[in-house]
Amino acid sequence: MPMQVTQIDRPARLSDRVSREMEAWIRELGLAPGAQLPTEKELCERFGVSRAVIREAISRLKAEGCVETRQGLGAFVAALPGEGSFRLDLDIDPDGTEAEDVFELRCIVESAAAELAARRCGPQGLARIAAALAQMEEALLTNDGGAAADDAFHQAIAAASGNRQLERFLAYMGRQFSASRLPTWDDAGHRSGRAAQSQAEHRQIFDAIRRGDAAAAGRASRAHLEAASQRLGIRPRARQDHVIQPLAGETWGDRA
Amino acid sequence: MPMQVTQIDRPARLSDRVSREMEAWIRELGLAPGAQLPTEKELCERFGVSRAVIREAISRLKAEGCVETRQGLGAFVAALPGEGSFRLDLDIDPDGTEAEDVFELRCIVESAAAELAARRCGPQGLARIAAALAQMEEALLTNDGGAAADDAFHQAIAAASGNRQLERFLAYMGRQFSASRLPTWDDAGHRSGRAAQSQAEHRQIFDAIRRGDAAAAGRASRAHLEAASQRLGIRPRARQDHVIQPLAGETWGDRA
DNA sequence: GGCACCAAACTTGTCTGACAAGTAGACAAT
DNA sequence: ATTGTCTACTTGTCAGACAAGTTTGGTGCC
Repeated sequence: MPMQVTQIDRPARLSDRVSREMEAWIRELGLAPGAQLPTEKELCERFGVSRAVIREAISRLKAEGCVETRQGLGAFVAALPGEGSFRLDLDIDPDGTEAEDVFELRCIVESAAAELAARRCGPQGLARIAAALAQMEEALLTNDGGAAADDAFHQAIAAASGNRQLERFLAYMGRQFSASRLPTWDDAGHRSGRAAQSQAEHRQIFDAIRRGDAAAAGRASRAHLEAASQRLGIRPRARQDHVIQPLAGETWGDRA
Repeated sequence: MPMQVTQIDRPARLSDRVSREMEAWIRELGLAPGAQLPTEKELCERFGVSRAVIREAISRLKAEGCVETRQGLGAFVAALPGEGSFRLDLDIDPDGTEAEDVFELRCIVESAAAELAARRCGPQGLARIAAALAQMEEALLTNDGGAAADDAFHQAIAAASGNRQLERFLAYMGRQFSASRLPTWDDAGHRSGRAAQSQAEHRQIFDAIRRGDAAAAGRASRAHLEAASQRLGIRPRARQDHVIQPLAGETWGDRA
């Protein structure tokens, strides 16, 4: 009796139970990535449910990223459960470097987006950026709001990069930073001039993109994000602490 | 030049496309958590597919955690799509630009990692990179293997950047590309010289990092990835199709 | 009028059978 | 030996049906 799975009780959702059973089954058998799963028909018989349920269970495993299917071939183990998606470690912060790492990663991707936008954006993309910029100008005049427009500005630049994956990644990171734009655009931010300073940086980014000057757009974007990080109290990481290393095989080549 | 880019150019599955459409639809309409989605029958008509496809798409959104269903009631928005994690769209490929987008994103982050590594890596980090490089040299001599060392090389550079988030993100992307390094290091790759050419690029990256020349390291990394993408048959995205746009408020300013 | 009850009309969950599309392997023809 | 085809098997998609849960409205009774 290696594993009596047959016949599962009915109360909860059948497909959920089956998908959990299958996941545990994959893990317990230690199926390596690439291993083939039984066919849907066999799984139907093994679990005593219809093919629709099996397909829904497999669909869930696919969404979790630990199973891949190919028409005409079968279903295969893709990766260990939980490895399929990327999640930034924002919560755990043992020595305080996580936030700086996240910010640095964002700075890299966002400045690249600005460069690409300068190279590739068309009139409608530029218009969207300009609209967000105008909203922030208005917020500056009325001393009220502007955080949403700030979001829209960065999103518009990401979209103008023409790279949907890049856009999605920045949208994801932007959500993690949603709270960090508030200190710029709340009452204190307006009064202290943080909003005005931020907007000046935005104008530089926009202007570089409009001119199609990719290098300038990247520089302006980097400057903006570094200034923003300072406004937030995040120290930027050290930029230069490298010393030229000896050539291979002299002192450190023995250690893998 | 092998045009089949294993794993990336699979035909789009209907259910995947529908789930993406639905996710975008939820986001664009700004449906708040708790809002009810159309019934499955309505979605069938709207997307012109069968209920099985709709159910599979909803199942994926359920697994992603942004939709909940209750029997007899309907489907509801649970949270904003993609709030908790990031996943690259490798499967869906309607117009063939997804693979290029993913590659471009990777190129951006990886070349930045090389620059940072050049600035910040210490002796032990450099040793790890050198070890992977040496393994590939050996693979080149024996005409056997090298894919694992290739992985290790890029991972070591990512680690040497000193940014753990960046390292994790590249590790995640590396998993998505695991199959794409095979054509370089298999028998055909060794014979055709792809392996040797790739290794020459690796040496340039390593040398720039050792010298602490960040700009050169970034250039070499970019060149390596672009060459790799060409070896894989992925055309790089256009680098320059921008025309300088008029100033705001003239011709296109009316459209948001 | 107000209240308990029930039936009808939704919804999603599950089942069944069928066909289309893609793949690998056998097999015959060249 | 190579090529083309054919077959068996896989997943993908479709259609229709019934079961199970929820809401809604009516119906009869008080």
